[in-house]
Amino acid sequence: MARRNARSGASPRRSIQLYARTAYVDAILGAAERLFSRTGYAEAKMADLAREAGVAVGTLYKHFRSKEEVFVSLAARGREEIFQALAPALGVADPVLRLRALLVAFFGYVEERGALFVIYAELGLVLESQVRSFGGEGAEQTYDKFLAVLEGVFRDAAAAGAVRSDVPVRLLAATFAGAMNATLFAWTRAHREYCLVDRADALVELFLEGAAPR
Amino acid sequence: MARRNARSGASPRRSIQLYARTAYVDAILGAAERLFSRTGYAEAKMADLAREAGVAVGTLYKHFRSKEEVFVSLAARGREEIFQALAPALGVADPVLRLRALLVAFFGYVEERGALFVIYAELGLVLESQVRSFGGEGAEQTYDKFLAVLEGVFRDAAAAGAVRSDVPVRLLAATFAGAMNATLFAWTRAHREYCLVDRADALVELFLEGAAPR
Amino acid sequence: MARRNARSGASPRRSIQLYARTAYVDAILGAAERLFSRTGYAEAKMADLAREAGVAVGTLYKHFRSKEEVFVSLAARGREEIFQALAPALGVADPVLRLRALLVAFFGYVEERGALFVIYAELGLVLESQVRSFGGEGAEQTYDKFLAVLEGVFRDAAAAGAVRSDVPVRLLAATFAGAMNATLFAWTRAHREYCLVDRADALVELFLEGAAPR
Amino acid sequence: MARRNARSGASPRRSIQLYARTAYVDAILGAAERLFSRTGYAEAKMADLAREAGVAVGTLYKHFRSKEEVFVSLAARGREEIFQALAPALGVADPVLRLRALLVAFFGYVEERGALFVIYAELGLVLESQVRSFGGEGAEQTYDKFLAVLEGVFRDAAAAGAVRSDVPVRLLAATFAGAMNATLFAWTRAHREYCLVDRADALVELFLEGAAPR
DNA sequence: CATGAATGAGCCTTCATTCAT
DNA sequence: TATGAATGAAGGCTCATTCAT
Repeated sequence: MARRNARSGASPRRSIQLYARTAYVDAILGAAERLFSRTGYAEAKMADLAREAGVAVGTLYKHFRSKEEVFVSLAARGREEIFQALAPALGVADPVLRLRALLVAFFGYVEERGALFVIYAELGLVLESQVRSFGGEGAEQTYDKFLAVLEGVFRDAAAAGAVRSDVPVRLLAATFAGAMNATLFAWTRAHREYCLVDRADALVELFLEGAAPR
Repeated sequence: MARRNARSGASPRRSIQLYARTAYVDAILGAAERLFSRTGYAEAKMADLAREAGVAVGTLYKHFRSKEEVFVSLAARGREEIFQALAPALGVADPVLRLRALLVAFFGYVEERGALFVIYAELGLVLESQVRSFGGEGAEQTYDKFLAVLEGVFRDAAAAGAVRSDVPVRLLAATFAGAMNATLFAWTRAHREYCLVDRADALVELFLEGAAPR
Repeated sequence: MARRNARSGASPRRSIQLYARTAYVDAILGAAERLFSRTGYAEAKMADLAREAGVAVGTLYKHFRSKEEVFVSLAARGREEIFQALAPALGVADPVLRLRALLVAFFGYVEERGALFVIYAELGLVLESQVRSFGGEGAEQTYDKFLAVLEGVFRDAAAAGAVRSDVPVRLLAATFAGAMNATLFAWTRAHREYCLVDRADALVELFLEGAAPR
Repeated sequence: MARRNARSGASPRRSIQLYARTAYVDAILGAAERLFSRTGYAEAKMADLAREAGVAVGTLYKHFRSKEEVFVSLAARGREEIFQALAPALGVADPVLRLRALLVAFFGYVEERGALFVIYAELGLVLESQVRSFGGEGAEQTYDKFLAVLEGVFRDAAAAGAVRSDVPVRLLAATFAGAMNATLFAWTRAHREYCLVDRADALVELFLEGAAPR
């Protein structure tokens, strides 16, 4: 495309060339995200991906070795973005507020970018069997990493006397993560009709205070 | 068929014919469960399924119209079995004990039959886009149905003063389900090395008492 | 079918047994004729044939070695029947009347039994490539044999001065056969709505007198 | 594509690209014509067709949606070619000479291109049941169209007093077509050993003058 | 370097045939 | 002997990947 007109400074081709690799990779991953969330991995064809990305099939293979690598990269990008979104919340001093901030940041990210990667990330398990082999760092790492973050928060909270110390932080973290995920899942099930971030406080409160009356 | 004929030994063919349809369907679904949990839907080939089930490819198509129908049936069977496994627990009078019984029954089922269907059931969402159309009752119905069961328990518990009534039962149910699932997930991640049922009490306790110190 | 009731003298099973082979063969060939004329050779499945014939698939193979043999036998039967139907006409003394009688007999047979075999017989050519190998006597033999009959008639007619002798009898026969077939074809095309036999006289007249005005 | 680039030799790939789509379509239809006339529709495998055409199986599907479409297109091409071959003859003023010219053109085409399409065209009937559904214009249309052409000739001839007017032109046309076809069939049966065009005059003469001595 | 037509291995599915009952 | 469930070879078609331009 844009064959004739080599000197034009603002042709789409040119701007793409300026960013080199990255622009193509981003366009392809963006297309992959849309396509995959629409049709799933197996149903997504490389030809469709090329069309969605506005490039030729060959170009896909210039930047990714295979279909699988596209989706593995997509997952990796999702992971990166999530932890980037979470970073500011990690700076909050008070552990309980930090927990809340983390939750808000997470829910906010999901609301903004689609639930795809959460499910995605958590479901390394399911995806693993479909996207054959993940290189060093698999999708499941996301969940573990996230759990580690939560464990850190709970460790601080326990030290500060904000949460019980008779329960292993691992259990606290896993349970909290599960509750988070259930909230997310319910929201997806309800077709994302309400504001997810608004649910954060109730969740934290229930988790801390328990279901039993005090 | 099934002529009474006492001298015949126990040839596989014979025993199969005795149970007729059902035996084949069971053999195939059993094989599908193993195969699918090993390789996933897309990766599972009909030829592999036939080999795993110990039948010919053609026989697969005698009992199921297509590859998709095999896995839809598999999901349906999983759903049925889960609720059958849960049924006895539902008879427990005390709501809190019932909750615990439910959890134990569920974890017990999962430990015995593999984590496949839990993930499976909860993830109707993901699978749906791969196994195109589920008949009337989709896989996601399982989760909703399970949630409804939990809601019933919490409604009774609230009436009995065993859980807070200032929190919607729906939230209680969803949160508890999420915590359950996280426990399950962690267990799967740990390669099923410990006893899942043993974790039931701690989970119920944490859920009821909350993470905050009392 | 008709399992219990071994003594009954008039059960369908019994009557079939009385005629032994022949009854089955006839039932199968009759079913094959109906099925083939409905769906064509390739589309006709052995299972369908069994159902149409009211027998089990295995029974088909008791009487015919293969699907191909069924249809080869069907063609053979058609050929036999046609020449049987033609036999009386061959007894007519006057060559021109004999020609007419032949035509009437042929058209009568076709009207009664369906156009299938005519097309069938004449089209050994096309069918040959589909029904791989005909035994000694192929379907195309029918046409040749029919042509030979016609040649005999024209030879007699030429001797009697009823047809020109400056034209080879072979040409006369082939041309007449072609004209016959065209009439047949037009009738099939018109969905067999009119009486075919009624066309016989006009055909003979046109053939003898020619298209040019006298 | 098709960059003007003088040094490149005559690689098959190159020459193909020059004619683009058409070259492939032609190569495939040509291969299909050979293959089909050798083995028939059912027996012809897509893999064989690909080999015969010198392309990959996938390429077949780039140009034709299915096996059926290949053969439907083949028939359509045959039809077009036949009427193109006939066109010049239609310009002859004298009806009888036009009839003869038509016959010569037709026989000439058949001799040159193989008998395939004649049989093909006339036998829409038989083929129809095998190649399920022809688009708007089916194979049988060819015969009807050809008949209509003949009818036109005979109408003119009747008006000019060259043929009898006491016989419907439709009968004249159908009978003549039948005679033509019989000649063709005999030629095919004789393995195309003699010159078909040479038979045209005798056929016209017999048709016009009749079989009876004058 | 981008392009996209060509490639062909591989899969789901069908159906003629067999054989234990 | 008739049965019909089981068999498995084979075919139509797809689609990830390559490579000449």
